[in-house]
Amino acid sequence: MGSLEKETIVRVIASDQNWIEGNAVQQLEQTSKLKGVTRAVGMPDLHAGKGCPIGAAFLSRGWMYPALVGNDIGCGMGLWRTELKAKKLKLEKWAAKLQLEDAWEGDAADWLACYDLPGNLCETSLGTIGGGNHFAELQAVEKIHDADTCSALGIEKRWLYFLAHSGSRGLGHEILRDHVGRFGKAGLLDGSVEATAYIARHDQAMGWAIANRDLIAHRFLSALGSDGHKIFDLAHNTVTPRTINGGRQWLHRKGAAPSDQGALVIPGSRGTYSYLVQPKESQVTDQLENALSLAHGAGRKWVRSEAKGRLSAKFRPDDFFKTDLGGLVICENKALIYEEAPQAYKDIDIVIQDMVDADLIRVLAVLRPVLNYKIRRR
DNA sequence: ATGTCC
Repeated sequence: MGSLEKETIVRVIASDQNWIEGNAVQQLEQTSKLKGVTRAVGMPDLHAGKGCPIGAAFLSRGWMYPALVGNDIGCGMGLWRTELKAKKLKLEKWAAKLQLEDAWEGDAADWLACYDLPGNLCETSLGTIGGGNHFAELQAVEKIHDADTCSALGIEKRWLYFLAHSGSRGLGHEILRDHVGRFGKAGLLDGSVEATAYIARHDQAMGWAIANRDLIAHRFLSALGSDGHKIFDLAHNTVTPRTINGGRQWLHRKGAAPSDQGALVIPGSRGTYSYLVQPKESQVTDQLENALSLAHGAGRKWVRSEAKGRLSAKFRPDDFFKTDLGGLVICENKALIYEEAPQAYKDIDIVIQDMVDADLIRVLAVLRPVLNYKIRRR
């Protein structure tokens, strides 16, 4: 007693239905012990990362931790309404027109200038999706639960929607590498020159990631002779300042979507439904129980290195090019096709239900992936 | 996650 430090609050938002590996919870607890951390919250998609778990949010006072954000600073999801009609699916024809690995033919410097970013900032990667769990996807509206809110957002059954999941590519990677090279996993003292310098680069990577998702949408949709209207763009790998009980804290999100920035899509795997959800207003002011954050997806069930071994005896790569929901998958990479198989992910329905039960969200609409683009071999 | 690591 007599200490100003209060006990760190560690919480995992998950029901008994939701399997969460012990290692991920251990990582959450370990991370919560970092100096200054006041709250560590595991989302229902919590899974193990390297040191820091993915699907988690951390609040800290006095110290800020770039390593908790990871290398893909600004990674997030954007949703666009397209001009493609849901009843006129031309999946094979569209698929043949898509190639997003090559550098964009347009003027990247001009594009970056629109976001007040230097023209030579990682410009050759601008407009490319990247690897891992990143994707570009066309989605149909399967079911609308809240017609008024959906209507206000521009969500209608007649249109297809475009979902981009990508980040800051080599830029964020370089920023983390520079930080780790100088400070390792150590935090930076709030207000220090080093912290301020990191945040400046972090914010630039955030802007770059938004510019990147915008360009991905532009490239993808213009290849299909369409255009898009952006509905939202939200990052799930970030560190941002918050005023909490009159004091400043740093909110680190590592694979955690914001619950304080309006409606968002929480996607399942390429073979399952995605959910358009509205964060409940109450939880924004309600004692930060969820660290102002939500699950950013279904969460991995198997680590990448396990996926092929578990699936290759039963499935050929070709078996994955059409999903159980009738969606077309473009993934011309043998490792990735297994790593991103729906079987490698947890049940998105349980992840969503856990957040509904925790009174964090309500479901506005259910979306169905019809065309999932990962990588096209050149 | 990464114009990937030698």
